[in-house]
Amino acid sequence: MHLALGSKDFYNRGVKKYILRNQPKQAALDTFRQAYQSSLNEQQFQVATAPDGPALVIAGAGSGKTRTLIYRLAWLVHRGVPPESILLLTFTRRAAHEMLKRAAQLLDERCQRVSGGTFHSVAAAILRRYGKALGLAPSFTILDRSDAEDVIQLLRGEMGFSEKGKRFPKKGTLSDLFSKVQNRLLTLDEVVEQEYPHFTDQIELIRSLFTRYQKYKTDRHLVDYDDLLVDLYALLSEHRPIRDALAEQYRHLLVDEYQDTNKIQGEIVRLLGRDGRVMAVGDDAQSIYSFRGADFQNILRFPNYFPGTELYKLEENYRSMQAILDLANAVIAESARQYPKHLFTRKEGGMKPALVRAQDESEQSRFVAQKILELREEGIPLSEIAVLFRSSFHSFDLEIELARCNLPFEKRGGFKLTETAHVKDLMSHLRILVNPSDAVSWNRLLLLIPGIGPRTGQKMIAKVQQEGREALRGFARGPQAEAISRLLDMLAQAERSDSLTDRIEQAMEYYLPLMKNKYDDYPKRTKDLEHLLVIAERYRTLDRFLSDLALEPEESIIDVAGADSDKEKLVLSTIHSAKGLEWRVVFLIWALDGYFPSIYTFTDEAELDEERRLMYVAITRTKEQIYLSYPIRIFHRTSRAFLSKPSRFIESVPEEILELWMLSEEN
DNA sequence: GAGACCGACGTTTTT
DNA sequence: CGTCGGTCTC
Repeated sequence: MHLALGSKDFYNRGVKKYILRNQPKQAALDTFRQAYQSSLNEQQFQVATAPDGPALVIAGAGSGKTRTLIYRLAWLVHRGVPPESILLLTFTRRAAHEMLKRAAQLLDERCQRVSGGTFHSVAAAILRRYGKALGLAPSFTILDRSDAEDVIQLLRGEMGFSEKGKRFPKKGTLSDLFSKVQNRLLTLDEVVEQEYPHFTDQIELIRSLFTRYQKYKTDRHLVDYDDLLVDLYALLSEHRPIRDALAEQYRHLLVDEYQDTNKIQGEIVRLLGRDGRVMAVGDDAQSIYSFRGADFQNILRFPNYFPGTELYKLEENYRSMQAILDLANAVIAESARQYPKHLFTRKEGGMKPALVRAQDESEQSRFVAQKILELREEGIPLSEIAVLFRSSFHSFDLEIELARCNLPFEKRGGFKLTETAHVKDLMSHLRILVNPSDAVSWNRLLLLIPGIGPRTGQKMIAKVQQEGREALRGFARGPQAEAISRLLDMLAQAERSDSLTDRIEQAMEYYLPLMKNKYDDYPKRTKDLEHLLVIAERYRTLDRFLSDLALEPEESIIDVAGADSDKEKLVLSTIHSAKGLEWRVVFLIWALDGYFPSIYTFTDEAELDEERRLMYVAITRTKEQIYLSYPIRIFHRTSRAFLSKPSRFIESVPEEILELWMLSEEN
């Protein structure tokens, strides 16, 4: 099979190279097998040493997917593939780092040279290098979600849409809509028709806003998350020499979490991996990102994109006790999965999962906190315990209770430090140093100055765009003139410094008085900014620092938080952020029908199915014990309904699998 | 034109 | 509870 596949593409590359690369394969395989066969099961070993042709690996939860990918990397490098020519695409950058590190430990340092990252970060890197072909300056600024919404809001106002009586979509809705157009490679008409039919009568206005939004970004070298992918796609599909150069550079593609790629990412893989040297790994049962355009049909379509695809399955679960798996299987059984697989474990028995009913939210929090204290007494470290939930705010009450019990925790998911107003304020001063035409940042920092509002701000930005920032000196009058002068002096000084931390300190010195003016809780916010300085110390250049913060807002922070405290911590996490992780004990709170699944998904079959998969992901994070809890008599204001039932995904699970617990207050 | 104030309103998950 | 949009005053 391998030869038949290979022969097709090696015409392009030359016979000599092909033979050279593959000649020592049998010998390599023998030594590799000897060294590592005992570390992998047969299925995993087959995947790790699979031939170069297209491969799709359906890896069940806890089946050692990451481990297998690490051995795959090690195998390729061991076999003599230059590490630089391997591209590893993962869901988070942390996942990529982790894998390369472990592969390096396994084999040798060469594995660290493998190229890896998220689709977005890889796209950013490629675009900085080749974006010129699309008219993109290498210093382009990456807009995060709220930056993008700021621009949309600005244009929305400019166009005079805020007329009375007419309902025009809000910035968040518009941003979602535009995002779907880009991610799913659909037309605006299609998206409006499918998802926002109530705005059909405004479609012309929406379209013109979309056009203006795109132009606004292009003119100012601004790139939003979707543009990163769309532009990379354009680069690959419209610029043949660049595509050839990249395909030559990245001869082997490894794509993790393939079920959560969206249409355009699928196309990028197809274009980059046109040789067919692509291995995609994923689990259709764990697809939980369709809200941002992920299409798990991608994983089903893979064999069509890449004729001759070998299908592998990893079905042995090494993570969970049988009792946990029974629950997971019961939950997912109702779902219409496309790749049938049979997950099994050899870890017999285990504690039966518990369904805990609490009288109200407060009792739920007290139950979780107390149980965690007990578990710690029993010798289970806090780092082996996690509390998971559907939405970030679900943990608010628990966070207070944990603080009361002196239980240290780390929260993942939800609001990020880099998304807070004061951090964005400070960053905007740095961003214009890299990209002087970054109007989003200019707008942000000018409006901080007392006496400068939206109108004056816009005029000033226009001035800067035409004549450069020094032109502002003559422009500002009265009390603003002094503030502008201080701003320009600070920027000039920062420009002269070559140390990143110096630059940030200068920006802080300028910004802190403004911040104190704006926020009453400035002491807390000052701490955040100092924390940012700590993060910055790991970076050499400003562009890299800004780019990373825009692409991975939370991780850069978690790393530092994890490094500076050796204290053991409990993890509180949204289920989305818990993907790929595992703990001995898991609490799933708010397993209340109406919260999880959310009441808003009740009417949509596909969304409901995604919620179910989300529940499956939560359960399969567990190694030994899981407690699902829900409070009763919760009043849902919008729908004016009382919620008292456990999640529909677990309600009909028999008592042999899921045990009901009643709480009785002893204290 | 800036900024304070008031009433209305509401899903959530992330690169 | 916090954000959004509109209105009012300086």
